[in-house]
Amino acid sequence: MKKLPGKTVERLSGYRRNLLGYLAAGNNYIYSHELAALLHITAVQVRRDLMLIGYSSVQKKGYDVKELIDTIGTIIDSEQGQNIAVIGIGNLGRAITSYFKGKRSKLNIVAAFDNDPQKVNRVIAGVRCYPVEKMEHIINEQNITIALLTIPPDFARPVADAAIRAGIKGILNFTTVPLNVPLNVYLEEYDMITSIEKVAYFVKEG
Amino acid sequence: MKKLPGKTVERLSGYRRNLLGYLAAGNNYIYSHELAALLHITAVQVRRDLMLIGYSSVQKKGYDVKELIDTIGTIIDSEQGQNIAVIGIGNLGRAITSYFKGKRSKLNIVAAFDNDPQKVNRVIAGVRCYPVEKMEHIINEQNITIALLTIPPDFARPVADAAIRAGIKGILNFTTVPLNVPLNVYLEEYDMITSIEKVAYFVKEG
DNA sequence: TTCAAAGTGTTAATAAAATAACACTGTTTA
DNA sequence: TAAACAGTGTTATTTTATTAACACTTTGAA
Ligand SMILES: NC(=O)c1ccc[n+]([C@@H]2O[C@H](COP(=O)([O-])OP(=O)(O)OC[C@H]3O[C@@H](n4cnc5c(N)ncnc54)[C@H](O)[C@@H]3O)[C@@H](O)[C@H]2O)c1
Ligand SMILES: NC(=O)c1ccc[n+]([C@@H]2O[C@H](COP(=O)([O-])OP(=O)(O)OC[C@H]3O[C@@H](n4cnc5c(N)ncnc54)[C@H](O)[C@@H]3O)[C@@H](O)[C@H]2O)c1
Repeated sequence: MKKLPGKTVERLSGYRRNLLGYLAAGNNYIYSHELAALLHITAVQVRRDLMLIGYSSVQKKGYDVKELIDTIGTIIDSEQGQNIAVIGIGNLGRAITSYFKGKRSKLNIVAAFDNDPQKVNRVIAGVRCYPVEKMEHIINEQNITIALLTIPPDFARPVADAAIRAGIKGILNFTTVPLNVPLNVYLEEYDMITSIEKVAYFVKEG
Repeated sequence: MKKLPGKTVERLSGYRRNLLGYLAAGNNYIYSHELAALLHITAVQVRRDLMLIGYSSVQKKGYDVKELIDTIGTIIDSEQGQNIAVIGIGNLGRAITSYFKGKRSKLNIVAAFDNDPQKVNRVIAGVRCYPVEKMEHIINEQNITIALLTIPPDFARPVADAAIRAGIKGILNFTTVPLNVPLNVYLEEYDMITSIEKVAYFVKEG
């Protein structure tokens, strides 16, 4: 299958999450406009996204919720699952880890890295924390492909580079420092301060 | 001034942050391509964004860093500043609060709201935590315009509605539940799980 | 059984964002 | 002083994302 637009992937993730709740509430079928309403988007967008992943409904009853959840899974999950490491298990790293742990069967946070002697070699928020020096070893051993970067900005670049050298293939960067990665590594950046400033701007402008 | 595109506002926030570092490193002038390099975008994009805010350089030395920082401030900050409340001061709320506190002179987190008796009426991560029942009162009294929503998903909607009734004009929603807000309220949503799943998808697809 | 209603998949049109192109202005240097 | 250069501001083009339009299918009521 051709690579999907990033925006579509984001929405698919949202569809699945909302569908799980919808299914749990005892509903087995859903119309495009209903799914759209759950996410506050338009029905056309839903249908277009589903078209892109080649999913078709049994007509007139809407989409089979369970089937659709599974289909989205085959598109966005990898069959064997992927392992994740949190680099920098401070306030934010800990919050994310304890929140995410167990939420997705195909995505597991299996290790944390830190350089604080107080944290190293202990289990924090349910995952073992290793010293950064062992990063290469552990990333290989545990087959970790994704890194969540939550260390102080000053160390973001060198540590990210080290993670990439160790074999990381995707980074979600929460630091305020823009990273530069080779083409074979996928980078997603989220800057919370920017989000807050953006809200402030649009509140001001009305 | 005409309202700027959201994407431009996001970049302006990024420009300013990087310029502050650049200035601190002792540089007083910067070319568009240098600023672009800091953020890993193109020089055209920088120039286009600056065009939109009507900023012009004294030619040939590049942009005056200090002046540009100030100009961006006049665009994205409100003169009198804005007050922020964190709703739900759990793991994530605490991480954000302690991180953000004092970072922006025009944006202050001045209150937290929670319903946990253990937290209420105490100072957490540097801000006073009030019971949710007092939300309307405090939001008015402290002139709070922005809410960071970090409560469990089940309560996201009713509590957001209450905040809006109390006078909140902008929400940054970190819960996994899509919100619906009136037109005069600005809503920004960030879904961390979606971000992680997106990284996983693009790692899988290469 | 036929006709209206509701919902889907897809193609076409529109809008938004990023990129390219380029004329213009100072700056350097020959 | 003139010619080459570097960098800017702006308009034009391309690309991407969203929205609209519509023909088709199923359903159910008349
Ligand atoms: N806390 C937030 O809500 C928030 C919001 C936006 C951005 N951020 C960014 O996330 C990052 C972390 O924020 P935080 O609040 O969790 O900070 P924190 O200080 O609580 O955590 C940082 C962690 O990184 C570890 N660390 C420091 N240097 C390291 C190194 N060289 N190698 C490995 N580990 C190292 C520290 O021991 C600590 O555990 C920062 O870059 C910050 O800009 C945080
Ligand atoms: N922790 C993360 O990194 C993370 C990541 C993505 C999304 N989220 C979302 O952020 C939210 C909070 O996550 P968390 O990990 O901080 O959870 P948490 O349980 O640590 O914190 C939730 C806080 O909200 C308070 N609360 C509960 N009900 C309330 C109510 N009705 N009114 C006011 N306060 C109430 C609780 O007392 C607690 O302090 C969740 O919706 C979660 O989906 C968290």
